[in-house]
Amino acid sequence: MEQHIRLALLAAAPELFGSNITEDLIQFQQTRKDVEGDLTLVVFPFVKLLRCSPQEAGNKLKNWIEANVSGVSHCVVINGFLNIVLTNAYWLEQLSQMQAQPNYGFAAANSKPTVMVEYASPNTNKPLHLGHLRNIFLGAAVAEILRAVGHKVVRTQVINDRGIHICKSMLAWEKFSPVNARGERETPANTGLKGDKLVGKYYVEFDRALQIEAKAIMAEWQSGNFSDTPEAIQQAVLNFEQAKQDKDEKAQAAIDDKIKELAKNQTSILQEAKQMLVKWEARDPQVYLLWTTMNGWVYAGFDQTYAQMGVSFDKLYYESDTFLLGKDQVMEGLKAGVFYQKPDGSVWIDLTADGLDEKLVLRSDGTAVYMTQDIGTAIDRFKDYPDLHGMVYTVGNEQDYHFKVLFLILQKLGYTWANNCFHLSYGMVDLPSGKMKSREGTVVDADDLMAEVIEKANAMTQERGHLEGLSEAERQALYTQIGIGGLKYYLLKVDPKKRMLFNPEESIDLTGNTGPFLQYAHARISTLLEKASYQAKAVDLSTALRPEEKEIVKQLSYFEHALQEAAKGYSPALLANYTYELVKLYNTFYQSVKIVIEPDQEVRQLRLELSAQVRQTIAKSLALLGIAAPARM
RNA sequence: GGUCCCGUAGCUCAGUUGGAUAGAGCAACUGCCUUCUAAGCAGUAGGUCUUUGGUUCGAAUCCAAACGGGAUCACCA
Repeated sequence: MEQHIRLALLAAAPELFGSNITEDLIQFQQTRKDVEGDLTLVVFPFVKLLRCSPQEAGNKLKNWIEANVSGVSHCVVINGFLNIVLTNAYWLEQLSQMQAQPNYGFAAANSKPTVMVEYASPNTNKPLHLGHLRNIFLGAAVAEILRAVGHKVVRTQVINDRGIHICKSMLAWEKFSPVNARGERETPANTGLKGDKLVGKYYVEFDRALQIEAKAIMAEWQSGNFSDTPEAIQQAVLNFEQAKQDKDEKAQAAIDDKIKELAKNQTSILQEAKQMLVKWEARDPQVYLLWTTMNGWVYAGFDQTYAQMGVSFDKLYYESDTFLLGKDQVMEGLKAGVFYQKPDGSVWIDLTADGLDEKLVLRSDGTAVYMTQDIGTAIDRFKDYPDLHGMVYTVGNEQDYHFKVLFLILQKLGYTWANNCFHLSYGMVDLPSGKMKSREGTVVDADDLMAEVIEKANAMTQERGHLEGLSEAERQALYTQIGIGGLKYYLLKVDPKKRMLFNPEESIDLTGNTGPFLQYAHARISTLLEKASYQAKAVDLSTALRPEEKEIVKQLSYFEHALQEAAKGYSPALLANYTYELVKLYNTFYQSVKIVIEPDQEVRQLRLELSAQVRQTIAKSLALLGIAAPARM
């Protein structure tokens, strides 16, 4: 409709304003709730052109639009705003279009280019936590939203399965895992522990052993005993100690950290871990077997967690396969003059002209850094998917700078698709007690949290739900849908780029702006339609339409716009907020009028059609957000 | 210190091409189940949109500075 009026105004500009006008003068917005109107045209831009008061200009536009635009009932001019009231027939026509197209609001599948969406990307030495939940729910929802607007989507994750941190848990397991009567060390099978939890336990175990050993070394240094310490380190420690005098507390703390670092490096256990990494890189059979075994445990654990979360992937990338990639690209870029080499052999890129710093892309010993690998992986993905058009990286905002640099490098290497790469940057999830710190044990474990919200949903549903006739299995499934749905909504309703606070009590709330609120509306409409023995019927365009009914049609008709905005902004929150508004509107309607028990058959049918459309729209939105829409609860 | 992000009600958050009297939820208080699911609805109360200046018909929104919070600036990933 906006477009319709816009074009009409553009065409009629000479007649109306005495000259042609530019499109940006025509500004539409949603009409305020408390005034009459369905669509508002801002009059101010035309005031200068017409050289008259806003009121006169408004009246001129009002008269012209009322006389010349079909679908317009009448207009009201208030304070420089032209509020356009559309005809009931127009709105009923909208409703009938929704009825006719079950996919109303969605674009044709694969009508847009292929996009790869990366999310999750965990380490294999630790279980998933709350931060991963935001990452994964966000990435998965964005993937669905992009698909809904027509993109072909490849969902992927990079599994960080190599490096010194992985060797730490392997080593700790070898050293500290108790041996049972049958001579076996701990496994998920003989302990009943989830694989990722078991491996995570030994990662923590490693750190504990490291701390103890480092403390002992520092104590020796403190007492002046450097017998086992290389000369250079001894000197460094003494220098640092010297520098500590007459400095502020912050500097002292920094120096203490440095000494601690040196001590850790001196520990035998870290040395062993490093040796293990060297062996791994040399494909030592024993180390490799241990690595594949323990990673296998972790993957089994992750699969369980992903299943509970209701997310999946189309393609997996393993860092152990990709970490060598990128070196060739760097060498080629070096030849092309994009990079330069320092005398020690390290390769750099100078981005100072772009307002950034110099950045290392290859170590002096020729090994790859994170950036090298990301360059290689990106290029590789475009080889894997020849029709790939762009990528979305769902990664926390602490890596904003990294991705800025990565995309710039890819651009400079001549890859035009670098312009279609987007870092979906999201803010940290804070706890009421402050930041999550794995060191301090304040991390909220993903499995524990999901179990907790399901338990809560269980208790609340027993208390107030409508479960008659459901089997025990169906009930359990429902608790999961409600608990996980609530958690997803809680994490998705906030603008992704904003840092957010995770309040454990609010996250399992069922009232207000929550997942269960939307699910409840869906369930209530479902049973309502069932009770009414609802049969879809095309609406008659001459049916009477009351204001409260029109409001619902209007909000339903915004679905496509909300979806488009969510896709454009990579923000499921926009879709979540739209749906919340729709449900609130419908709930008000539901409480104020009769539907099933409405005696007038024509009115009853219209209200049932509206209810059916609202239900369908809720279901679509929830599906895009990855949230289940139960038929009863 | 450089760069980037953020600052809206007691709390958590909406408010997107600048637009009308800045909106929700939670918490508090008042009503509404003998009519379709009250996980709901109606209402009361709660604001110096961090501050100052600028741009203009008009600023929570754009610009600048200050203040406050966070991230980042590794031959870590």
